[in-house]
Amino acid sequence: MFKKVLIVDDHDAISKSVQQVLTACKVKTTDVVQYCDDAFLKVKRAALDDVDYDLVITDLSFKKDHRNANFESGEDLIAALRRDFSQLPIIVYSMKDQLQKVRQLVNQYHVNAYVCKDRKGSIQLEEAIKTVAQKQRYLSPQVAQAVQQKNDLEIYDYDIQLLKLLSQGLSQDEISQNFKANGISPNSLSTIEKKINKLKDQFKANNAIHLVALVKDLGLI
Amino acid sequence: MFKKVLIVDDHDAISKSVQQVLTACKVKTTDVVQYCDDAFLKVKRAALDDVDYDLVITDLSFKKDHRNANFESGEDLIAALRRDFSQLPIIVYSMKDQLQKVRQLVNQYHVNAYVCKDRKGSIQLEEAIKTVAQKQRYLSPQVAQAVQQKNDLEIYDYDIQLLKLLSQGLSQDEISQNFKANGISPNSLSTIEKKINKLKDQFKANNAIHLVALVKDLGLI
DNA sequence: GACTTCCTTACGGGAATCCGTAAGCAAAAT
DNA sequence: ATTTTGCTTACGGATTCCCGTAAGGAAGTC
Repeated sequence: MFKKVLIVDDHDAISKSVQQVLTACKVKTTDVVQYCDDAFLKVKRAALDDVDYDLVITDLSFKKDHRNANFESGEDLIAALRRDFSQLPIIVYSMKDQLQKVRQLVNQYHVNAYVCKDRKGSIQLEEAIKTVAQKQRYLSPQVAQAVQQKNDLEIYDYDIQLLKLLSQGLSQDEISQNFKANGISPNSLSTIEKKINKLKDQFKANNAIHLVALVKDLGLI
Repeated sequence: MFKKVLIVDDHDAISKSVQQVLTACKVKTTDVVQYCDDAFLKVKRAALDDVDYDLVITDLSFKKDHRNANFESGEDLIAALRRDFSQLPIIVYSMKDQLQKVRQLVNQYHVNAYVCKDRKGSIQLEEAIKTVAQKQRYLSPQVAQAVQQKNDLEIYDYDIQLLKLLSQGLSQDEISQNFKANGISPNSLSTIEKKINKLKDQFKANNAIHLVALVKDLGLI
């Protein structure tokens, strides 16, 4: 079992409950931080002092406040941790249940578990901790399908970028210009049209407005 | 101070922390439910048995699960409570911090307090409970401006409905048809155009896609 | 080399939108 | 009664979007 765990969550009710779960799992040391920036510094400090954490449990969304944050979200923190501490196990504990989000975190950042904060959250978190302790991956049942099913709904950076610009009010022509200016290819107006069309098919959207509304609901952008 | 309080929240970590706050406030009886439907039934039952609750503290968003819910959100629950128990004090305790949401809850449903779940959540909740106990309204500082500032960004049901249909992929013509079918007026294609245009101005949106993206971010739809 | 396949790009016609102008109409103001 | 004001509605032209067709080019296959 883990010996030294860092909990990253802005709400103390949550971090307390996580601490209880960890205590039940016989974890000796649990530290809590409320900001992603603090989390990264603490992990770094611990590594320098040769008292490394052997698990990080983190939320994804953090409220902004007076402090200006370097890492604004759990995703940012995870990206930084994976860059500098690639072997450090990470458990995500979040309200979000969009499959695309889970898929990204598992495939791109190789998080070791994804637990949905809901009615069964604490129980699933305990399972996750035990599973990850045995070097295995854990996903909450409601998001498990995110990775098993080979789905054609796979979305790529290009499409995400396209959808973002679309949602920011750029016309198809402007998106084409933008892509050309930023060296993103393909970038002809015709192809932009085609891509948007394909996405509309994929998401069964009636028009571009509908498409953007749908992908926003899915949390893709 | 209150004597009998009902806590409505999906996540037990939150409800436990709320219970602790209530205990610190010398509240004797605190009941907890995880579903909006249960909350409504419990309030109703208590009223029939002449042991009414004198405060409800509720979240806004609830995860769906196997149970098919009558009330899907805290808003639904609040609407029902306000219809049948108009004098019952209600405190909203939610992650959401969109001003429009707060405004709606305060102006339309007359909730007695709105507390944002964030780093200072528990402290603010305690203040809210004490303030509401003295028959006053409490709003978290970060959303207090929601009601004080007379803002021209006021949005009406008609516009919300319009934006919703737009985001669901209906064309302007279809929206016109829809309004005619549902007896909503004005409903000519020309007016629909004008209204959308006005909204685009109001929100400084470049086009309809941008508009829908913006109002979705604001939590208006 | 000839061929298929997949992707990008160009183009054109029809549909939907954007945007300004103007007519119609009702309530309020003078 | 007339005017003003505000809103709804109709219409027309410019632009953008939508959607199909086809040409061009870079792979890989035979």
